Amino acid sequence: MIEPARLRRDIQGVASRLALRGFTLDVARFEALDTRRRDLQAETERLRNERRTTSRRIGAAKAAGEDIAPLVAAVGGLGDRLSAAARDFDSVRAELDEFSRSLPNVPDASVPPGRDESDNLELRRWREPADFNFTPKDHVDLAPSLLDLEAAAKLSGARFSVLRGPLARLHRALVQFMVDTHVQDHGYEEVYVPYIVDRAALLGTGQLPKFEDDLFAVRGERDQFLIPTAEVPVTNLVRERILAASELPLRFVAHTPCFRSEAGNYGKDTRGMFRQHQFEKVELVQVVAAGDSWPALEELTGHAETILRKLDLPYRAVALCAGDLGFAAAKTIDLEVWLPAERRYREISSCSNFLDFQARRMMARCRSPESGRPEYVHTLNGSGLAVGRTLIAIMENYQDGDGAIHVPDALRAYMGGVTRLDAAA
RNA sequence: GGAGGGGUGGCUGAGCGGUCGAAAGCGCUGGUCUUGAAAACCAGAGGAGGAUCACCUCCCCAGGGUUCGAAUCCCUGCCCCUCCGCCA
Repeated sequence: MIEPARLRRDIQGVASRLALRGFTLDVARFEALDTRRRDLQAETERLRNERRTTSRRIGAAKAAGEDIAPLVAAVGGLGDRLSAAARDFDSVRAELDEFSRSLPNVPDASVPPGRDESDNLELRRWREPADFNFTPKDHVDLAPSLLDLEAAAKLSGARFSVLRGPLARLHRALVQFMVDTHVQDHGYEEVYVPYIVDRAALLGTGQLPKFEDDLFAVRGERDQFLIPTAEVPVTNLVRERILAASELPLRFVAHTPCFRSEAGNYGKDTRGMFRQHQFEKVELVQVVAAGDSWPALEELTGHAETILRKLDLPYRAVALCAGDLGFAAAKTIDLEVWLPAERRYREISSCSNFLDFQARRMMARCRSPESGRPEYVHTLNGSGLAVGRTLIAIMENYQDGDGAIHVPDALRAYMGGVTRLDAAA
């Protein structure tokens, strides 16, 4: 959420910053709502004050044995006027709240301008893509016996996978390797969290109220959803908390499945397991003091990059342009892995600094050691990494042209001695 | 699923429908004392929103209701605990 005082102070400035990301802020609507809000709030509070003062006087008069009838008569229509004003105030406030919660975060000044993916700014590359002396296959053609998309389609429809034998194991090995690296080398605390969350959690991280169509709702009497990312349950661990400064930074790593309806992506990445309704991800989440989030973004991105480097996968880092930025992010650095069959880099991790945007929505604060007052924390997260996509990258980059896929050295310990997968049918 | 008991400030825990944002204890912060610490003593301190920055309003799980007035009474929901049943 954008700071309400900032909206009131500089709505035009915010509007022009949001325009960079292609968002049109309805300035007139905000100003009209806020004017109404101010008037109704003043009126409501004035009436409440009057009621309180009079009621206390009645109490005092009664205790003194005086006649309270005239006083009671004096507050006559007050109740009705108050409830009318309060009702209007509540509805305007709800409208304003919905409006504010629908505004995306303001892009940081360092975010490159641009409309879409093609305007993203490449920051660095690591390892040039290898030259194959044969035509590399994509992951679908590589492992027909181990990646069974038809079986998955029979069970659940499009955009699901069934992995078999050593490929399923490689998938699991990746999870263990990633989590272990982040815990042992990078100092994260591993957490296990629910995969079903309520509306409040999704409001906190920004998936709601705007993106309900992207989620799978759970049927039943409860209003719950499958998590689209571990970001939701993990970041919400600090919701409505006032942390001690000494507790920060918090660094969590969680492995969870993620569920996305992919509504609006019907024609996109339909082949293979690149874009799925269900996939595994190892997620890094940091909660830091307000001044520390920019270095933390660099650090967290580096932690995700470490996984790619240990797996010896060619990748590049790009800064998302304003138009490509996610709803809650002030800045995002994507890591894109090289896929030889596609001959291009594809997203495998997205590392974002949300500044206090999520913290405001969640009321996640920390007590300032200087002032002793609560102030909003900053939150960050990034994939470390998307497991299914990493599996694709290994399959495609580690193929040998004879129908085999070699196991990266870093994963050997997790593969029980298996060093190559015979993936052909 | 059935039966019962609870949800009050960082924690424990009081609170006749009427200055109750709320006693007390612990913990916390500052001070006195001390070489330093502890102890003792003194003092201080909740959160949110608004504002004409003097103040005002809201918050005792949440949402309704009764009342001139609700932490306190009534209803609903949520959560926690105990027992029984079932169960990965």
